[in-house]
Amino acid sequence: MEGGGYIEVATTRPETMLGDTAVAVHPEDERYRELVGRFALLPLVKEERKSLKGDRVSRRIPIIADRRVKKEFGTGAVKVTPAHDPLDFEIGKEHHLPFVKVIDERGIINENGGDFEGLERFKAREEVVKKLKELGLLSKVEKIRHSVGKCYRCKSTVEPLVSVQWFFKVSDKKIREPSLKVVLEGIEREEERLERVEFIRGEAITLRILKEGEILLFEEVEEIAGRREDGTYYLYYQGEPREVFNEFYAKSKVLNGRRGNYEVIKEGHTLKILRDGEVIETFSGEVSVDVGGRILGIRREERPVKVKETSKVNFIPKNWENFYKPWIENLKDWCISRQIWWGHRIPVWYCKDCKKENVFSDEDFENIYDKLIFNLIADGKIREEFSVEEVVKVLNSKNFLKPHMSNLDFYREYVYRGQNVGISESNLFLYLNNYSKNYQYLKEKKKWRFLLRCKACGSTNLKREEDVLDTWFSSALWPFGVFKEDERRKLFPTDLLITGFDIIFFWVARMIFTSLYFYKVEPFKDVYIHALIRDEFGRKMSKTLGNVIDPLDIIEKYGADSLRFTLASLTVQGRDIRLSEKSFESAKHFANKLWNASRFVIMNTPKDLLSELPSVSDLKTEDRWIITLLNETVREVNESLKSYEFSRACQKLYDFVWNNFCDWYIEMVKGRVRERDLGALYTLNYVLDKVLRLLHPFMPFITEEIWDNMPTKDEESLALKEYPTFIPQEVFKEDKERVEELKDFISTARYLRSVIGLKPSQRVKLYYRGAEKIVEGFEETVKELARLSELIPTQERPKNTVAGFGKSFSLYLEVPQSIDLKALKENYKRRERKVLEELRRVEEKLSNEEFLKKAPKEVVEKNKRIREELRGELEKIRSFLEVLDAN
RNA sequence: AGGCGCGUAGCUCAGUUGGGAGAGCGCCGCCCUUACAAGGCGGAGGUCGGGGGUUCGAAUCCCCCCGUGCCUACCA
Repeated sequence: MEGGGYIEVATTRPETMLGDTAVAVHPEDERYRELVGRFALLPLVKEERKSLKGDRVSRRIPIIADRRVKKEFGTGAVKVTPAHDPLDFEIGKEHHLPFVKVIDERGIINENGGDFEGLERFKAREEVVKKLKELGLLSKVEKIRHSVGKCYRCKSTVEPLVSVQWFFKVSDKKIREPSLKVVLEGIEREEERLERVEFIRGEAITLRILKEGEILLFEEVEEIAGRREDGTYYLYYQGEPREVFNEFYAKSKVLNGRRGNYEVIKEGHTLKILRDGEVIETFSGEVSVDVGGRILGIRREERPVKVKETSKVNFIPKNWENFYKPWIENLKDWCISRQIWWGHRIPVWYCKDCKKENVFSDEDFENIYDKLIFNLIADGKIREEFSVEEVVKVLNSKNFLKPHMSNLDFYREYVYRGQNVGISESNLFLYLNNYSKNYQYLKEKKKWRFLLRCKACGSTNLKREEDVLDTWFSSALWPFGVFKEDERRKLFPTDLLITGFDIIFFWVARMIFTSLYFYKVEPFKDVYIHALIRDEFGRKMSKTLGNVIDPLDIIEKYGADSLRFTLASLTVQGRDIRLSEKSFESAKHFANKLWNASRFVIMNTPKDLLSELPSVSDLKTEDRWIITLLNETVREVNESLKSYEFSRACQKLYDFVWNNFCDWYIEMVKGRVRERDLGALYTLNYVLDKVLRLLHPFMPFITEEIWDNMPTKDEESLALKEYPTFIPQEVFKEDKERVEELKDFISTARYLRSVIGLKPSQRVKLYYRGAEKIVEGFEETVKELARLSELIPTQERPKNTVAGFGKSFSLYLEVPQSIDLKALKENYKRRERKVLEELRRVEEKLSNEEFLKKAPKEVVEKNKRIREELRGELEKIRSFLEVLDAN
């Protein structure tokens, strides 16, 4: 200490003491309170060191107080090296300490290190300790464990040191606030747009409005329909409304008898009726407008519309907002300098004479040639010294962003729109030679040099900044580089960005704030954060660990479709995927199942099926059942995809194809197929066709291959076919219920077979009671699927039979010879126990006054129904057990 | 240390406004029934991590604990 005494500090990096410019203590630390404001004399260093700014720095350094110092750590006093430690850097800035750099970029002590100059940093550490010991200034050496930043490539310890870098000032409110708002609540904006409307006159235009499955209106008209850019349709009626409006007349008092120009606009599920441009009626339901037949004419109109839109970025899953939010809230200025050899160079030139930093852009030049050449240099496409041939060659070569055009075309189209940019060797040569003072010809090299002039002193003695831009900064510039203004208006904001969570900071956030700042719109509406794929033990896949699954190996073993389907079905929002090779097995089996089912359909379908298509009336109950289930699957898959629930979509498709289409429908119609029943063949093809379309995004190859063999296919690829959507007319509730009952009946019969140990080849008689309606018309199907010799209605249990029960029926299966019924008895006892348990729970519920009072009516009713079912079942089981016991 | 998740059948996981516990694989029994043995039919298996609370009612909502994973910060 100045004036005698010592202050003791602890450090893990003794060599940095050469750059210390203060000692810090906690403001409330009693031990050091007296010392704050006094000065210490730093040992080992020269009397004068040099700060970054070039000032002289004495070895007389202040004792300062700072809250960031922890009293209980070390000695409670910490040496401050602002130039070589991140926290010290912060403290140094706050207390206006000088920054003394003692280690250079090569890791060697510089001239500030005095006697230690020229030593490598680790060697210097040893030497410093040795010297301190010699001087008696070393109190003690302790082992301490702490983490140190390492280079991810060469593993050498990272040296923290200050240097001059370029920053992008994003800590500003103008950037931070909108970036938060756009994600958390959305930002209102108003836009004026020219809406282009097409009016189409067609031969046959069908207008259909359905509400809850009921047809409100179905008309075929010959009128003018219109289609907007966004794909919504218009019907347009000029003058007096025609017959087609009779329906509306009845429903709408407003419309009644009024003349005017009527328009019908379909927007999703709503249909608007406009008179003279004003909405007078809105219908909602499944609306479809189809232009069929020949189009007789198209007229186009443009009308200005003011559109109020909300800029909103949705993270999917939503939780990631919480990841984004704190980062934006603590946004620090973004260091965009990178000291690497590739990347966009920073467009800054330093004047060697007056030291000014010059930022140039092509706007600094008036002539188009100057602008072009400047851009080529700034982009690194040509060097600062260049030949005319090089320029022309570059301008004529393919553009990176738009490979179908040359660089010159790109400049013409995207950068200097409307300007006549013609360039050739001769006119460029003429220009450089005669018309500009901005170029210097270097005779011996036969090259030109563009003379950039310092904006302060006019000197041409400039040196370009060596640093390049952070790649993420370049990425953030993407929307500003690839769109022409009219393209941008159409394509921006984009719908969806898919990326990993670790990219939220790197790119997502940065694209959001640059877009909001420069374009006032969000860059994308949805950000889907995909799952990370881990190994079967939950570890990240890494090459060093050797737990990486190579997709190419998987494709080799299981097929590309299995890989794709598996990944999709394991993708549950917000959850990482644990992937082991086993996972692919099931998808492979599914693909195989689909293949075989398709084989069955295709080999049984006559080539000319299309020419004799049946009408809906030719379809049977089971056809309408499977079509209903298909339709429900279509709805669920669409909903799932819309909300990015890929796993659910896969599950629904898997279940439908395997458990309903293959295991039940195909089995049911095999008899009809043998007889070339058109309804069955049609349904098989209809369902398979839809299934292929539905599955195509998940299993593109196999579906395309099967599609190619379908009789219904045409020249177009399956990939281009319309994706199925829910069709409300194709819901057949009664047929669905009937077949579900039938399935229950057959399953019960099968269960009885299995329980008495019948082999599939053994056909026996089945008696039934209370199932006349279920069986009616399905006798052959039941006999086939339950492997029966006869199917006989009865009122009582015949001898030598075992009984089974459904919700509304009893079955009695013939027992061919003396079979041990022990297993059966055990099964029924187990079922009795289960039913009793369930019954107990339901009865408990139903005897609870509060439940009856407060629960919704449907729930109470449902529980009553369940109770009745269970009671019935219990009764049947018990009576059957009695019979068995008697035997 | 703080934040965010996750603990459901032997294993991997679904379960979307709280209302009779599900899938795949594995396991057990029977079967080559002409789309498919990479298959068919049937079956077993779960106090939904533990405790408390809200509610007529909790796998589901709230609190605490245990286990586990990730992210961020700190480490003189």
